[in-house]
Amino acid sequence: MASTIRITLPDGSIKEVPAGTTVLEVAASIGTRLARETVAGLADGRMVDLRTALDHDVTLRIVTTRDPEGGEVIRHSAEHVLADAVKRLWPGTQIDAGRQDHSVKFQYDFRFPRAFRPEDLERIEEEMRRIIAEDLPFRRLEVGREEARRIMAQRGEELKLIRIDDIPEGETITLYEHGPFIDVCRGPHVQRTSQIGAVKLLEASGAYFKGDESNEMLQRIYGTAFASKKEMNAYFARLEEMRKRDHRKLGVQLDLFSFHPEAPASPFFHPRGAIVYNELVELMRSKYREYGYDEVITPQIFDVALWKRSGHYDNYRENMFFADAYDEVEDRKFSVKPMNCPSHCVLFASASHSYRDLPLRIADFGRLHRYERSGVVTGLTRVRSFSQDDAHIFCTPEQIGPEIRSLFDFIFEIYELFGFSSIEIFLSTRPEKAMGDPAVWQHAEKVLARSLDDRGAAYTLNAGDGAFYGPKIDFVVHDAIGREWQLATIQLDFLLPERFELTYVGSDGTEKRPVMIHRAILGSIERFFGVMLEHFAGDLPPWLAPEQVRVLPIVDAINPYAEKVRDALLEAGLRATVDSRQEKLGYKIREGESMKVPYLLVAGQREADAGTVALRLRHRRDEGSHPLDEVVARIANAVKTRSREL
RNA sequence: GCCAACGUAGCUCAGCUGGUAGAGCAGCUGAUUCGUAAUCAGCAGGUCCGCGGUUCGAGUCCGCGCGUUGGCUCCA
Repeated sequence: MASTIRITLPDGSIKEVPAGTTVLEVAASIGTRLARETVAGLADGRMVDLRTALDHDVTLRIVTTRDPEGGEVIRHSAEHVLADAVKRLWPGTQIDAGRQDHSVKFQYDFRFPRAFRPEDLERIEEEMRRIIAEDLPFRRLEVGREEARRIMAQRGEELKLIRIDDIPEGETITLYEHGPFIDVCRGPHVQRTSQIGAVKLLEASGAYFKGDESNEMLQRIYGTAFASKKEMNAYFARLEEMRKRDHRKLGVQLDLFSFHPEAPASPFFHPRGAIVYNELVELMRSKYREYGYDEVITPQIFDVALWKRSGHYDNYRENMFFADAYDEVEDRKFSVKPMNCPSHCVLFASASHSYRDLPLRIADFGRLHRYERSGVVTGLTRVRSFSQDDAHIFCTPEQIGPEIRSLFDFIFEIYELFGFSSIEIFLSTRPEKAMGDPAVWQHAEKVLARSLDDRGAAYTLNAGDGAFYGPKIDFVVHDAIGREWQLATIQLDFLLPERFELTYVGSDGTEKRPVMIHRAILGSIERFFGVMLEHFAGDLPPWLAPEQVRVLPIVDAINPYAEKVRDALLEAGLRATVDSRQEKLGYKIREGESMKVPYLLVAGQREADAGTVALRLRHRRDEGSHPLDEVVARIANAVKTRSREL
């Protein structure tokens, strides 16, 4: 080993230090303040503990309490303090493990005889503050597997022993210790507990050991921590902002939809919501004409025999609703459709097809019902009754590539319209519970991967996450609270054509099996509605706004003119109303603004005399008076072009 | 489905350790005719989610059910 090594710092300067120098020592050699704030290092881009001895030339960035990565180290350390606090308060408690991702939260699972209550969390939080005030140093120990087992066994940590056994052979086991607490952990951790500037426990919940439903349930505590109180306040303020744009809140505020116990997890769209919903559907319909789709309307309830044939009965039954008629015969059972694909297969099979007919693109906005377990439903994003911009493409194997590429154009065109920018793409491959020939799977997976590569689209491989009938590509966007939602999906299916014995006549006159592509772009209209509402924080672009224009007469005497203005707007195909209530202008504006109407047209005597209206754009000030026909043309144009601008 | 928390007027919420329900906004009525984010006054509005139980007495305590929310698990 060389006696000196070269450390390249972010400013490009190079420091020569003896091999074995730690990250913290490098920091100290630069400045005492830096050393004081150091919580870790980024060595060649990898997070390392500040106690790590550097043994070769590296590019090093010192991570301090001010860096985002520093926050992660602080939360990770707070996690240990949490576990320490719980063990101090309830000495018999066994610890399991913390969280992988410390970008915003930390968590710890405990084997504890009951659920933690809110008052427990308060006590624990107090205890944590006490530990932080003790300013305990963190120590890092590298140990052998047996040593780690011995320490944990001695402390009665049964769960931890299982965890140690799960650590792959050959991996270095490190322990972190502060005060009386010690835990198996990769680190990194802060220097001393006092570097945790602010800590807050968020909630408690149950969580299965190792995330497996069949294992015992442990008690989990969530919390967050920051370098300073100020940073923590900023975090909570941001959370509050996000809550305000929660689609469930906006749905009530804007009178768009509601939920009722009479039909749990199934939205009722109010007149305003129905307008938005139908605009989304109409958007897809208009594009279908461009992209060569044929829309069909299919039944809601089917003989169970259909689902047995499609395979849904065996693989998806637990998510299906069954429908029994009053005097139904014993041997004929019915079920509400959870998907459209089988009925499209029935349609395809009902006529003969030539290769010249393909690809056949069948679209269906049919209402679907899926039984989702009670604990998983939420707002519009996970419901039991919904419809999709669903379509099935029947094509020849050679047509898969072109179809997929055309779908990418379609998908990106639609997402562009909404301004969705952070889209993640996932390619999911053969799961364990799969039907069909593995060779066929492999071929399908290759076609999808190649199509993605051809387009230069970055994607993540989700090995084993495909549907049971075929591989798929999912498109995921992020909502306002940072949750991920799958919207578009493209799924290849070699099995349904098999099961329904679908055929077409090829150019050589022989019967061939078509390939089926399931695809949705908005995904479920309901989910898209919710995600989009949060995305826009309720400020829907003009074409989607349920009420596009509201005319505000200043006094009663102007009402007739205001109605004329509204009629001109209606004539132009716009959704317009008049607020003719006997209220002051400020009041009407406030209401129009809170309902997020994109255009408010103020009309007083001056405007009535001149044939103008005073335009007020959503969230902006008075734009002054303009001739009525100009304003109508402007708004009509924004709607027609589906512009996001007013 | 599992672990919790919550459920009071259309909405947002108050109601301490059990003593018979309250505010603001919305609604209705009247007055006000008003120029860019809330005019004033009055009135009305509640099986306190449902069903049981404890108690002289339950919005409040306990049990069960339903629903919602946050996690877990699941998610074709």
